[in-house]
Amino acid sequence: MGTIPYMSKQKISIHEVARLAGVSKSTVSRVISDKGGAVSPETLERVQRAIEQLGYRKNIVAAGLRTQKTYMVLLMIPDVANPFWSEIARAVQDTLEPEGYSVVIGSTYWSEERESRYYELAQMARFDGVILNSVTDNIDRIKNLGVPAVLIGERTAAQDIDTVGTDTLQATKVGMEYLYETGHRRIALATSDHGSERYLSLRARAYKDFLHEKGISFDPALLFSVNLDAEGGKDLAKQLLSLHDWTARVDSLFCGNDIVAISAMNELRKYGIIAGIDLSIIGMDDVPASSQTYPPLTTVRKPRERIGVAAAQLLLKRISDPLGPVEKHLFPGELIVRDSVIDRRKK
Amino acid sequence: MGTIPYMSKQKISIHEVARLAGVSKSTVSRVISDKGGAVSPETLERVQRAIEQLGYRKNIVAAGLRTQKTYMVLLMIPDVANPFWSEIARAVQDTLEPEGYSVVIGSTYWSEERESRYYELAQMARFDGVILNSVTDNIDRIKNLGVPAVLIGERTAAQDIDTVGTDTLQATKVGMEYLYETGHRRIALATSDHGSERYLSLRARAYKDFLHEKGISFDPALLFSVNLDAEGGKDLAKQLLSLHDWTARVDSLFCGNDIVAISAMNELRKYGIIAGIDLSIIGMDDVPASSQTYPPLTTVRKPRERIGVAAAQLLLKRISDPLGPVEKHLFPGELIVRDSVIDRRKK
DNA sequence: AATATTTATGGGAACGATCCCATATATGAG
DNA sequence: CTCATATATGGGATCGTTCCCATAAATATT
Repeated sequence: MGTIPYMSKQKISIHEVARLAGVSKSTVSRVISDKGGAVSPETLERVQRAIEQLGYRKNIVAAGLRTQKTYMVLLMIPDVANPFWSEIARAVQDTLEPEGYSVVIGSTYWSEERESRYYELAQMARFDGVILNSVTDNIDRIKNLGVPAVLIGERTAAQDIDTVGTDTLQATKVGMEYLYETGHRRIALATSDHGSERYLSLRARAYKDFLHEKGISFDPALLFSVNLDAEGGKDLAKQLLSLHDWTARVDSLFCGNDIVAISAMNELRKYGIIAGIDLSIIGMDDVPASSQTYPPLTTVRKPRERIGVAAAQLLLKRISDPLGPVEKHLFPGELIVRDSVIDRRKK
Repeated sequence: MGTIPYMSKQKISIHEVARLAGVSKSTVSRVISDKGGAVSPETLERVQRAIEQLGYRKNIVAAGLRTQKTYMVLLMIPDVANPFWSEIARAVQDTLEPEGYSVVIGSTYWSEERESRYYELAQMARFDGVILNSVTDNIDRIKNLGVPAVLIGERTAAQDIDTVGTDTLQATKVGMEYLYETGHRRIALATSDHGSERYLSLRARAYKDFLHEKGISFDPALLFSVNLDAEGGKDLAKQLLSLHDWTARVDSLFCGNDIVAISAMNELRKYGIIAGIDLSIIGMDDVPASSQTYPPLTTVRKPRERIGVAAAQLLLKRISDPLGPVEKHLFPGELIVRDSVIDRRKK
């Protein structure tokens, strides 16, 4: 194979430019720094030509040392490879980059220890800001970072930190409402009461509230607790099938997320129960796979892009005004109608 | 809402630590810098206590100014929210972070202009290295970055740049081999001859080679050209159905990627043709959805993790030895057997 | 015991920009 | 024509580290 993979560029600084243009480095600085100062047209011209000629690039790391700005933002999320988070990452990047920021993404994999390492990094690398989804609710730690921070989630504990997230109560209600409208009255809910996903209890709450509102009596047997993964879906199918007289007791299944819904759908088919025909199933999230399943899954889409954009904008705001009032934004879920829910009104 | 979102930390530098410990900043530097120098045990102890007491964190940006290391790596990919790339991103991050590097991810969205902006950034932000998938084949530009670079892809033009990628020829062959083994002889191929996806022609080549090798005559009508997206899948289904006497002419369908395969599968079902029963379908990529379709899709998985890890390791190597020999790594695809291919030997 | 070597420490110059202040020139007011 | 003001430019300190060199003290060598 070849050699000398790339030329190790000799660095050219403001000094070389100044020398070539026959001015002082201060003048060059005035030209390249956006704030700028008074520079005569001829000098400007000369400096720009020198920059051009030498192929000079400003070293923003060095500049940042003086100005205390790094133009780097840390995005700390559970997993970049998880579509929910990668879409948020994309939205964050897309709104921050035009403002001149670069985004470092850190995946915590829901590990407290990894999260801790990123906090450490945030302090050493001196980011201009941090956008994060914290596993732990270590609000003090975030506040002590000494760096503007925006939380993604629905933390109620974090009173004095900017937050954006999904309005889970509303999103659940949207799904319930749709099932109700299409004629379902015996709605089962599959959710998790797992520790770290504490906010899911919000779903159960919204569920009960809705039933109450519609005058439907709450049947505790229809509240299934499963892990929110593919295994959980199979588990859910089994739990459902083993429920005494289930065909009479449930006409629809509201799943905590799409993964569970899809997996349950596939498992139930093995027993001849087809979603959208024999039983209605609705998911939550709208993962990319949901439009590709058979039948395509009706679900409530979480506003990923909006969350990402809002988080980024909020951070920008916070950076420019560190002492402004704290903001909290919750965005509604959006119903995506596909084919896994039966329209029982038709008859 | 509240106010004072976070305390704006007063910065403590090496100086404050030095003062408290009663030593010079040089000594403190010896303690905190990994290279270190000779420091007596008592002094070390005193300095460490001072660091602890003041909650001092080293500013790696400032340190980098002197050492010419930023511990930042740029990962330039088409789209973070695309599962193929986000998994590579994860692998890259997971191998680079333990070495102390942070990864900035840039999405080019296959746009030359955005790609160009990142090159610009790479020069200003002074990354220690760049891992990229280039839309353009602007090899000179990459070499002129003056920064170690590793390419992800199968560029043959880039002779003197480190490269890692999938062995498309082999991956295609693996899929063909499996279809052949399970008794298929009339294999159709759906691929794209689209410009930017030039490498796909490799698939057609591997396909023809394989047929030739097995003594099967090549039927040009069985080589379908479609876009590699969901629309392309529908298109493919239609093309297939309109092919004269197709049931006799094709027993299996090798799709250019999973999206096409899944979409074709769903479309064909509308006409009563079930994958895995009436027709064999095999995909390429193994996107997350593939395990959740009905039937689950048999496919050839591209070695995403291996690519990411290898790219990162190669970059590390290149950073520590800028003038070492150029390396090229192509990783094989892996057959993922699920249920969309019929075993025709059983009869 | 005198000299050579190692070990521990401090002082100051980098790194590459920005920014404050001083100075020189150009322009305007009276 | 003088004085005040605005405009253009340069010099040096600064941001927070590392690194080189000088010096002092401790230890080893002969």
